[in-house]
Amino acid sequence: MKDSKQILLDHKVSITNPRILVIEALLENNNPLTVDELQIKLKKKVAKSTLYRVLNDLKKINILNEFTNPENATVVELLLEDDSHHHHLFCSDCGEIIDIQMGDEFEKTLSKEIKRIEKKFNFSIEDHRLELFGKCTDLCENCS
Amino acid sequence: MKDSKQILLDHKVSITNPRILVIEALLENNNPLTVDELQIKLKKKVAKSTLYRVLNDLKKINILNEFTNPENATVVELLLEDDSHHHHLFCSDCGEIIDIQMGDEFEKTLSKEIKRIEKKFNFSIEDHRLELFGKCTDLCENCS
DNA sequence: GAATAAATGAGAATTATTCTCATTTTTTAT
DNA sequence: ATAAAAAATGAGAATAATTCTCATTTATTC
Repeated sequence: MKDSKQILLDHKVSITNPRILVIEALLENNNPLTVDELQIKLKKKVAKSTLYRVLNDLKKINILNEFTNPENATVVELLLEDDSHHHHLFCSDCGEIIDIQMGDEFEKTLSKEIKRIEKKFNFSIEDHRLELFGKCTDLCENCS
Repeated sequence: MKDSKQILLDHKVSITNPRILVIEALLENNNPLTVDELQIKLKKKVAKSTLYRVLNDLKKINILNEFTNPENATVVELLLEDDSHHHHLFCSDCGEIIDIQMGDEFEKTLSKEIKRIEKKFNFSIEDHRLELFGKCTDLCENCS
């Protein structure tokens, strides 16, 4: 597992316990977590105000991705240099969020379309996000 | 322009002034609006609590699409039967949100990928959303 | 048109997030 | 390693977005 202290060092921000704990909680999970879930994992170890502050700190150094799940709850995940471009799959039964990679063909076709959209709307497009919604049919912990 | 009363009738819900006003405000715009923008358009005509209630009513009859902009503010748009499948383009300068249609080739390639993802994760995928982020280079009202 | 059912408005309650400020921890410079 | 300076933390207050409550108004049914 990546070293949380090193991550902070690399980004030239001070190394504090709450930051280490938040990063470790995020590293432990392969997939994104809602702020609530993160709060529960850190129960009693990091104050709520500190958690939000640390998340904002991580955003500022560009290692945190923040988005919302279909219920509009805030979801976060660490974005480390070696993470490659990925998208998200949401289960409406258990709420699980899974990182997915789309194949090259998809990303290539998307790039072409993006160029078309840029011309059509006179936009400069810098980023994109694809979200897939469905139900996991596995017997996961949360799904009955 | 579509008739707001007819829309309510078609969905068998009672026809009230606040509902008509909200639907008309949404119909007037071609593009999605944040709840704030909607609130301003309806200033003094619909109570805040009613606005939220009406939005929930419209969601219940499946004619409202709700999502968030990159600042995590809630955005809504009417989804009428004849609206075809579309995606969204966000300007980080002026906050404008534009409905976009992707070409057939894109949607076809995406379908193939979705089938692969379904197998890989044992998911049944019901819907998807693509969001493009950038800057409009037009001299729009909001962009200097 | 009267009786019933449903929706509204105003503001209170709730929830998520940010802010404040006294204290603690970390960093810097010696 | 230590003292001084700078930065971060915790606890709870403040703010903002959304939902809830309930007395009144509006819509629907018969």
